[in-house]
Amino acid sequence: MMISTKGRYALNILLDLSQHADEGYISLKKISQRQKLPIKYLEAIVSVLNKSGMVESLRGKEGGYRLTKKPEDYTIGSIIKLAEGSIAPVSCLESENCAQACHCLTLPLWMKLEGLIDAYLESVTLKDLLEQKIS
Amino acid sequence: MMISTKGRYALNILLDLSQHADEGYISLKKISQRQKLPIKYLEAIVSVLNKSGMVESLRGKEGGYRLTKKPEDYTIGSIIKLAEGSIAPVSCLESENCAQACHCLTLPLWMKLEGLIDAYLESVTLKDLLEQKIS
DNA sequence: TAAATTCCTTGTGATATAATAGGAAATGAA
DNA sequence: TTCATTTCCTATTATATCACAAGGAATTTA
Ligand code: FES
Ligand code: FES
Repeated sequence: MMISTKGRYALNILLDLSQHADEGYISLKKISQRQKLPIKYLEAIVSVLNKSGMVESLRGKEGGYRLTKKPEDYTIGSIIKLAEGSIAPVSCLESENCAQACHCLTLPLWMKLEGLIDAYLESVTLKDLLEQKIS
Repeated sequence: MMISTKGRYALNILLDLSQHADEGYISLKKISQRQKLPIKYLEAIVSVLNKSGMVESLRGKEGGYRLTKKPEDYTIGSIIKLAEGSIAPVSCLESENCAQACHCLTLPLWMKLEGLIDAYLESVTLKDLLEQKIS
């Protein structure tokens, strides 16, 4: 599995924030209820989104999160890469731990595969998902 | 990570068998030494390849494994799917455990992504890797 | 008969996933 | 000012998967 719940829930959070962008700050409690996802887990995930500047937060009563950009300015690729850490389909492509990388018959395959995945996920935005414009 | 060592080692085994196809049955010991991979782990992986008919085996002295088809008749997709169980980039696409699948904004995205990955991996064969014909 | 090999079941440590627990700090509303 | 709400932060836990290793039975050729 390349994309775990971290990436999927991150997308769910940002989609929910997009759909309620006119309501000011949205609390995780509401997102948790609407998306039926565990709030404590969402906390950890939204923390990464917040630190990277994808969302901004307000503490306290009536607090919550909101988008910092327009939905069309978030690529799915940037979201998944942030939440998951990487979209590499094999470990050879991330932590440079594969010793025989210099003379490996399969490395070009993995590189092209990752390029393919990256190009597609970078070509789709939150807005596309909201408008269901997938093929 | 979509493709673990299971899939990568399965590829390594079949590539090694391809490169030594003229030497009759090849033992895991030799493959293990050449590819520098743990033999006991290879045993488990080759067992799946054997049961599916991708390779055939001979027990006893001078025994080992050999390909049942020509390298150009093995797609990378078929190998990875067999060794890994699936190439689905998200769990929603395999065990039908995602309750909100019927009204999910992201499901079409995952389906198209899997289609993309599958199409590419099915378009490449062992022969292509041996001849380094990747882009 | 002996050495080599596949084949089969079982176990195991490490790591990643998917959370949960508990509370400190901040904020707006009453 | 007080209080309910919410983010924020640091653990802890439970489960599953990964990546093997162990031991031995069955098979085959030299
Ligand atoms: S570089 Fe990792 S298997 Fe080739
Ligand atoms: S179907 Fe699984 S997240 Fe949408």
